[in-house]
Amino acid sequence: MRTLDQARLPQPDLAEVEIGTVLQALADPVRLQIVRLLSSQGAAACGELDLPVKRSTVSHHLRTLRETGLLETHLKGNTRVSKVRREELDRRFPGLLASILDATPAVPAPSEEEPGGADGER
Amino acid sequence: MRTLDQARLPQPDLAEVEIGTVLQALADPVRLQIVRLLSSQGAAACGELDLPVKRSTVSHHLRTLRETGLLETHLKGNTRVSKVRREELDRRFPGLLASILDATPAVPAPSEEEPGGADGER
DNA sequence: ATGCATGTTCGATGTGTATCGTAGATGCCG
DNA sequence: CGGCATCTACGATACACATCGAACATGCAT
Repeated sequence: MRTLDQARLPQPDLAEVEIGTVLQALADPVRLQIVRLLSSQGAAACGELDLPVKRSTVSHHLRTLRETGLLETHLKGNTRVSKVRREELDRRFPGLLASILDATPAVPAPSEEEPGGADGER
Repeated sequence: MRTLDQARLPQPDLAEVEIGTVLQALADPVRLQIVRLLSSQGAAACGELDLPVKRSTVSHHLRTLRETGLLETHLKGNTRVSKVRREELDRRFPGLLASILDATPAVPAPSEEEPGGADGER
């Protein structure tokens, strides 16, 4: 029976998760990047994530994200495959993930000098 | 001449604000509560906010929220009236504030005991 | 002017947590 | 059956920051 298709690590019911907890989880730059990567890649193992921190730190963040309810992780042989719980999250917090992932990067900063077309503007 | 209707404290252009910065600002429980209060009350002075921290701490959080771009504050006599930059925020991060403010509180937690109404017991 | 209220600023303190290195557990492959 | 890879667990460290109290600035009323 499918009780052990692939063991899934323990994760909270999203009904019990506060929005503040989610915001706190996503407030960390590395964790936000992880969610971005997994959202575009669909799923990935810990080692496949290209991040500016050491492996043990990535593992720590993956655990945090899972315990917060943002990720689900199954065991596959010796690797843990994680992915975003997108559908459940969309039900619990409609529009939240979309608005965050769709956010455009900030524009540099106007540099408080003369705004006159020093740049390529024409 | 409305050049000085009421002096407005310096605030960033939202175009320069990263989503990560906003998430970090909203990750603090007190700041999230402030945004909630201001969103429902429309605007309020520092002292009018009912919060579980001291006045100087509230002031600190209001400054953080303003410098992050979430609030605008104008001077009115001796008081500072703050409010959420709702329209600008909705343009910069469509749906973000709505999804956060609309989030429902978490349900308690199933308490891994027998679910039968034993909780009323004494 | 004097006093009072409102807010901010500053320094100090404590706590939380992001990060790392190392060691250990587990599965795969030849 | 070794040996290697992947990943987690643990302890240590460092830094960020939430919080407070006290001192100061400012405006208003009497």
